[in-house]
Amino acid sequence: MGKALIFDGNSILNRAFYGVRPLSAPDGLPTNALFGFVGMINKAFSQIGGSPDYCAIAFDLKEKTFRHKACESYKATRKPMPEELALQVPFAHELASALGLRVIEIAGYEADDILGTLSHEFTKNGDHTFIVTGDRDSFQLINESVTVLLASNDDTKVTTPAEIKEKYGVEPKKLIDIKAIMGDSSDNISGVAGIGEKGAIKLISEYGSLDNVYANLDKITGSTNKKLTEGKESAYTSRFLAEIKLDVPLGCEINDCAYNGCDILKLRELYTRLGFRQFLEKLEAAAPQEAEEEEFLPISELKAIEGETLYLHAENGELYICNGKDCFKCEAGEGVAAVNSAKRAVCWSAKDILHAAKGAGVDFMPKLDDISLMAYIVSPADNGVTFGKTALDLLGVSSSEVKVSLLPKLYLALNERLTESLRSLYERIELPLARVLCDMEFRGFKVDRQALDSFGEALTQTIAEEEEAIWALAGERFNINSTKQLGVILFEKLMLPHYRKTKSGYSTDVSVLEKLINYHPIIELILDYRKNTKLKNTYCDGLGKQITADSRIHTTFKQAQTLTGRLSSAEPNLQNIPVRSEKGKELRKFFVADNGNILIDADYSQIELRVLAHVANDETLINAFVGGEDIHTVTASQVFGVPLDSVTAEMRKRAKAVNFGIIYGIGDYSLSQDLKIPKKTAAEYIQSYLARYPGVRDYLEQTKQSARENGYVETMFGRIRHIPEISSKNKNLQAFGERVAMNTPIQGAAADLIKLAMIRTDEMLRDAGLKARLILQIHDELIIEAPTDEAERAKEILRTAMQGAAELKVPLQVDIGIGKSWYDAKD
DNA sequence: TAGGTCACG
DNA sequence: ACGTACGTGACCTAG
Repeated sequence: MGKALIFDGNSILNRAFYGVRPLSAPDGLPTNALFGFVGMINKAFSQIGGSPDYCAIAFDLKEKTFRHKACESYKATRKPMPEELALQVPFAHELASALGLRVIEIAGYEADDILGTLSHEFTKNGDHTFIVTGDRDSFQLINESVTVLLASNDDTKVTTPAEIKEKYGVEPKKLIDIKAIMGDSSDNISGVAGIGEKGAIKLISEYGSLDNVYANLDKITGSTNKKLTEGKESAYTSRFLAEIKLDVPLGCEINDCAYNGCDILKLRELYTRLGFRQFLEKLEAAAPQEAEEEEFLPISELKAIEGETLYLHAENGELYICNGKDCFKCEAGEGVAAVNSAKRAVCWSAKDILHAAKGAGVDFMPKLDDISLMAYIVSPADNGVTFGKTALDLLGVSSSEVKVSLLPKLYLALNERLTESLRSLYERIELPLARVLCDMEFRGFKVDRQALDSFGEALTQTIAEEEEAIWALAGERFNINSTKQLGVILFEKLMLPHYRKTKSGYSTDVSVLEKLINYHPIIELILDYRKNTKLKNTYCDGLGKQITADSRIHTTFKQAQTLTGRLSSAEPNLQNIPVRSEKGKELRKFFVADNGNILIDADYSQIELRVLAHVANDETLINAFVGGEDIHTVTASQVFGVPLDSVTAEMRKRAKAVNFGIIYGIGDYSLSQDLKIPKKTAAEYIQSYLARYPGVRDYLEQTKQSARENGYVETMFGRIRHIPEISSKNKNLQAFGERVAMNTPIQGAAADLIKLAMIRTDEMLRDAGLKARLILQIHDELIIEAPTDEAERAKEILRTAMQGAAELKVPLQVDIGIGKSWYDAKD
């Protein structure tokens, strides 16, 4: 036995309108009826105990009904709907639909008749019906399997057959006959003149029905007899008007009213539009519904339909297919025929599907759409876009794993959210990039395992010696890797000054240890020990574990991970291979080209400052780049007010730090720490910079302002990042939001540029018929592995693609090197 | 699992 | 008064 929950839309809307104090949306639209309306619906959902199986809401149409046609005076005295209420009606339809209710309106019938018919159908189907309404007219529908919830603003009263019997002394059905006699002034149903509710109840409880009252008229004496005799025609007309229909042509099956949960996306939009903050909060806090278990049919039952949209997911060598209705499961190679007859294949991750196809040695022909990338473009998430977060966010469904059955709804929701500009970003950058990344991951980067291992053995030796030396100086053996134990040794046993504390104790990071270097010889050893253990653990051992049978490392590029639009690399991370220290840089000698091949390494020079020059349209900065000047020297000359040829090495170094600071959203404290200069001096540098680069100054101000107004920032390519922090009451968070607002359009545009370059490079290499391919991206750097005889052509393609990624107001400079190893290829 | 640390752009 | 630059991922310890 299922549960059906059905509403009289006009009735509860009306009840809400007169019961809820005036409210309005941000744009002034009155919303009090809608507020009460949603409240009543929510209340009813919680009141029936558990989710309903069916849900519907009936509305009256303006047109006249069969009752008006039968009786001219019916509802003739009713006043027209107030303007403020009429304005809210369209939203009530939208809200109801977003809440998961089937909206039903039928010309010529009233909502009550629809509810009557529905409840009749549900009863026949063996379900229990709950009718939610604001008036008592539908009490006549009550029986063992139909309950009326009388909605008011503070309560919803459940009415059962027993209660009707107690109150009126008759079965609910007999209320029709009672109303026939007593009439209903609000609907202008006349009844029998002179007999009111009490008299009518008495007559019907005594004689059982209107027919029986008139059959036994001779037993009724006095004035009542006279009134009944005179009012007979009116009584029967009233009975006709009062009786709710149970056989309205609904135009839909009860299965069309199956409840499938609410549309979180639409609800959020509507609540925001209407200013329903309470409901919004509830919506976000609502316990998510658990995703249903999927049932899979064998692939043989999938009927291929030419040109349809299919939904795919590949995991652990299996392919899951959904045609919008049913789900199918097969080996990755099997479903290809069905998929290839489709016009479009929608998946969570196109890169995963392409990998699965490569693994099975097949090609998927249809256009692939990638929901994770659509979600990423719509709103990059902290710690990456995941299926779980997206399903929860858009559908209110909790599911930790990818479910192919949910893809159709997600696809629909995201298509609605992709504006023209976001769609262009998706189609021109992210989607084509997925194929390029798949190929890069598949190809991998060759690593000389033997050389890596022997480097590691040397480190092990050094580490062991340093460990002994540190313990000797400390006077005891302890775990040097434990910041807690190290803190005790340094700051309690050796009594060295502690500069900073962390949440859990003393800070022992490199900036603190460097300050202590002259206090005790143990410090230098610890610093070196840390460097060496880092190299050994993370790189020698960590990378070693990731070398596959082909002697290569296949990283995974995460394309929907960062908040700025950058890629990230994981398992292993090949975007943080050491380069800054000579010893660490040695590791790059083990990243090599395959036999007969060579590596081509190209990196953008000052890509972020060039982007800044472009978007800020700063004359001085643009001229510096156009003139091919050394940008840090120019900045030094500007900030310190000296001619270019008088800039010292120290001045250039400081100017470089200022340039970085500008990109990151500068603060005087951090700059002072970085340069080890007084905070006041750092502040002067910043002041001086902003005065010399007014374009940059204005751009940074405008960007912050726009972020405050819109709640997000965007790159020159239309990529957006939401920044809720900027309107926080917490000053620190707000300041963080401002820095993010300044940095993201720059870092993000640089990310967009190199993505464009990657797509173009891949395309040009293929068009040229070369075997050379991209194998790695490190934010502003691209690496190609090419057969030696293709090196020169591949190099020119790479340069052309990178420099031509976009037309900016400044040239894009690219530095390129070639070599047998990564170490050699990077000049 | 969180925090600290450190490798990269 | 208080924390302190943007974006990542991996490894270690400690609870």
